[in-house]
Formats: sequence, C-alpha cells, structure tokens
Amino acid sequence: MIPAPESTPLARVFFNRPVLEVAPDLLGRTLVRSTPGGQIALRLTEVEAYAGPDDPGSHAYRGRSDRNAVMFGPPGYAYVYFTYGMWHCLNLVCGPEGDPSGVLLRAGEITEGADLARKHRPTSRRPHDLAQGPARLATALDVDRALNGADVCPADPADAFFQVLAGTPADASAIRTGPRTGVGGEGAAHPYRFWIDGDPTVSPYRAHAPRRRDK
DNA sequence: GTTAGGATGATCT
DNA sequence: GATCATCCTAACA
Repeated sequence: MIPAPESTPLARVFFNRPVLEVAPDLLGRTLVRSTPGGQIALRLTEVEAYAGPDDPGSHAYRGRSDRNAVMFGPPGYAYVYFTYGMWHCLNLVCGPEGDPSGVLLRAGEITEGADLARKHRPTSRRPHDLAQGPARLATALDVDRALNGADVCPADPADAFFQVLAGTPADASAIRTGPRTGVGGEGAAHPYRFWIDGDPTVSPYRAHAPRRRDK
C-alpha cells in the first residue's frame, strides 16, 4: 500500500536546501513513478550529490548549457540526461534557484510495482538488481529525456510524474559516505556519495570506494 | 567469484 | 574527435 504523498509546498521546501543536506535525507524515503501502466515505488538506498558551479564533477562545472539548464532552475525538478549512447540518469535539482546543484539517484529498492519495473528491465536477474545502479534505476522507472524538467512536486499531485513521499528517512547511523563513482580528478576528493550500509540494492561499482586496505 | 571490452550517441572542445 | 555521473556479456579463476 502506497502512503499519501506529502503536501507539495513541503516537498518544494525539502529540496530548497543545500544539496549536502538533501542527499543523505533522501535515503530511506520513497519515490513514486506514475505511468499509464501503473505505479512503481522506489525506496532510495544510494545517491550522489553534485554541489554547485565549482564542483569539478558536476555537469554544471563548465557553465550553463542547453543540456544542464534545468540544474540552474528552481529546486524540486527532475534533471534527466542521456549518456553512454544508451542510458538515462535521473537527478533531482536542489538548492535555491540559480545554484546548479542536484542529487543523482543511484540505486533503490522497488517496493511496489516490481512486475511493471521488470517489464522495463527484462534483463534483471534478481529483485535487488532492478534499480541497482543509476541507469538501471532510470530504466526500471521508465524515465527518459521526456521527463527532463518535470516537476517533482507540482501543485496538483495528479500531474506528478514523481511524488516524493514522506516515508521514513534512514537512520543516520546506517548512512555511509564515500567518493563518487566514475568521478575523477579533484572531484573525486569529496565524499559526496551516500548509501545505506549493508543494503543489497546498493550498486557494487565502488572503484573509488573509501579505503580498503584490508583483504 | 572477478575483470576486460564493446555498445552507441549527445555534448562539448 | 574525445569524453562521458553506464551496463551487459563473455571469458577466466
């Protein structure tokens, strides 16, 4: 059973904060994707923050362009981009308007509509890999560039492509941080990746994981 | 269990 | 022409 969405004004306020506050606060909360075929609910377990115009790992680092324009707009909107020739990734714009910050949704647990998600991702082998990775997550939720700029917290919930539900945030003691995946150079220096420790849906790609000196 | 390489196209230099 | 906020498959241990 999907709980009622939190009121839209509160949702906007939620995203209108520094991205480093929003990112860990998203963990454990649920995102609902409404499609003609039904609803899919996703409990977020792994995210990455892209923090403002001076973050070398961010698409906004080299200024505004047609592609990243949504990041420079108001918070609470979806930034969807196409990459590697075949995949989409879903971000949520954070911070005040003009501050190009966002959170990349990297992984989550499908808690409702798994059958529908499986139709979008027929190569999925196990329930926990349906949204295990940013492109898998977008594919499972049937998200593509048509949703770039979509309002995550619209005035009328019936118009929502997404609804961020109140849900239960993950316990702070269960949250881990580390360098972002696939981000090199100076951008790798910041621990802007957040995940729920031990959750099986967290993507295993941790090439730049926090230290692993032990074997 | 791990790892290497290919797929495939928009975006930016 | 190079670079991607990636995934999948095949091959190997």
